[in-house]
Formats: sequence, C-alpha cells, structure tokens
Amino acid sequence: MESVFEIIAEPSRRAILSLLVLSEQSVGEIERQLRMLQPTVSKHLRVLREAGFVESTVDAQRRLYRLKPEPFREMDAWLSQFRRFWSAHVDALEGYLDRMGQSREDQSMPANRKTTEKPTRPKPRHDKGKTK
Amino acid sequence: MESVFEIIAEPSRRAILSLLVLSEQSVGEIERQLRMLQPTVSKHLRVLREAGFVESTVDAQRRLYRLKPEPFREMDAWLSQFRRFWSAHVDALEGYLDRMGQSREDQSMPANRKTTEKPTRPKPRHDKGKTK
DNA sequence: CACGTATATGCCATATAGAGTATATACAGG
DNA sequence: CCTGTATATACTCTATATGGCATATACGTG
Repeated sequence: MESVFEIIAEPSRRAILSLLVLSEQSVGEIERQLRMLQPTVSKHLRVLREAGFVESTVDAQRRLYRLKPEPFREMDAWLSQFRRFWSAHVDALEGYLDRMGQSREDQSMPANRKTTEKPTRPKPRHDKGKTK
Repeated sequence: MESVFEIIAEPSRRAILSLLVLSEQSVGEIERQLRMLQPTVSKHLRVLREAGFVESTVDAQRRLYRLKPEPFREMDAWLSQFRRFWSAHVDALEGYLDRMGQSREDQSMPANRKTTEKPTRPKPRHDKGKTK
C-alpha cells in the first residue's frame, strides 16, 4: 500500500483525516470521537504517518497528531487532470447551455468521437498470439 | 467496494481513467495501450461503470467507454475540506506570498493549537472498562 | 519504584480483491 | 451458417489488509 489513493481508501482513515482537519488530536481523543478501539486508531495513524498524511509530536504520554499537506496536494494534482473535463460536463448546466444556443456539443472533450480509428470490421491484426 | 476512493485505489483503474480523459476508447484499445489482459480490463471497466466513473456505448462488437463526471466531483468535494488547509500551508509559496504583502497569515486553520483540552496528567476517566 | 495512563506493536483469523485461465455471448461478413 | 473478432463472465487461487486481542513500552505521580 503505497499510493496516497490506497491510503484514503479506508473509511476509518478518511474519518481520522476529517477529524484532524479541525485541529490536532491525541490518539485517545480520536479513539473516543470515532468510537474505535485504540489499537485500531494507532495502526491507522501509523499508516497515515508513514504515508506523510500526518505527523505527531509528543506531549508527555500522549501523541498529538496533525495533518501534513503534501499528500493532499498530490491527490489534487492527479484529480486536476479530470477537472477540465468534469467542470465542463455539468449536467444541470447542460440543458442550460443548450437553451442558450451554446450547443454545448463538445464543450467537454475536444471532439474525439471516432478519432481513434474505425475497425468495425474485424481487422486482420498481426497475430498477437493470444494463446488461442 | 463502494466508495469512490476504493475504486481509484487500484493503479490499473487510475491508468484507465487517465486514458479515457483523452478520448473514449474501446476495451481492446485500452488493453493494448496499458498492456493488460483483456479480462482484466473488462473487469476493471465493470467496476468503474458500476461506480459511475464511466459509461459505454455499443459499436458493433466493440464497446466504447468514456468518462462520467459525477464521481470526480464527489472526490473533489471531499478533498475540498482540506484545501483551505493545504493551500495555506504552502511551503514554497509561503515566502512568495509574504513578499507580495498578501500576508497569508491564517489562511490555514484558525489557531487550534491546544484548544482540545490539556489532560497531560492522567485524568481519572469514568472507567470505560478496557478489560484491564 | 509501584501504579495508572497513553500509545504502540505483535500475532492470529478472516475476508476479499485481483490475477490468470477458460469459456460464453454478441456481432459482422463471406 | 460458419468463422473470426470483441467483450463479458465464471471459477479458482493467492496475497494482503484489517479487526480483535494481548502485551510491550513510555511517561508521570504519589
């Protein structure tokens, strides 16, 4: 489990992150607020720490955890490649634009329809050797 | 596996999505570009379809897959709760903004340090019954 | 220094996702 | 219709993440 995406795939971890965005918290505080067992919290925190999502400082017996920004930026960066797409592709806005004569036809992706090639007919392909 | 986050936790699926953002593609095209086995591609596409990431139309024997925006918006929405945080916490940009007199002072989190309470000393807790 | 608190870690059992392989289904064309 | 192509699905196997439990470690206090 190395990618930031695998890290946040876990619901409990997302919950922890959402908690920490409010303020730094100790393990015990997280444990109580999220109603999780302490070892579970500690384990998730370890994963989050090793992935760079959080860092901790020591306060006597307690550890205070807080967020670190990098992984979030990384996710945002990945997501951004789709941003153009989805922000153009607005469903509700779609009809709206239609009515405005905008004919939103391909506001989204620059007309790729059928650009790919058109081998509708079985195209003899230099045998890839699909074992059959 | 229901959350959008679990869906994109899979590297192959992210690759497929990144491919589809360029243009719609058939299964075979994806298969070749990503060097994956056809059943693998189909399976991932199924997951993506059921999660609303993609949709497909039939073109003779082929299925053309393209992106759908909703799940991306959902991810973006979740991520946005952290955006205030990380965009303020900009390491490199920090100095830059300073020089621009923007005084990004507390763009970040409204001073939560130690708001939580300060039970550094073992605080007698109404026995939760931790079995020991 | 004995005790209680706070947190981390090790171990085991379980569930489940993904790969690989084989096969089924749909379609087009001769 | 028979054949080849394109895609989907069923099945098995394996790896691994997660939860639960027990325990270790660290720290502060009386």
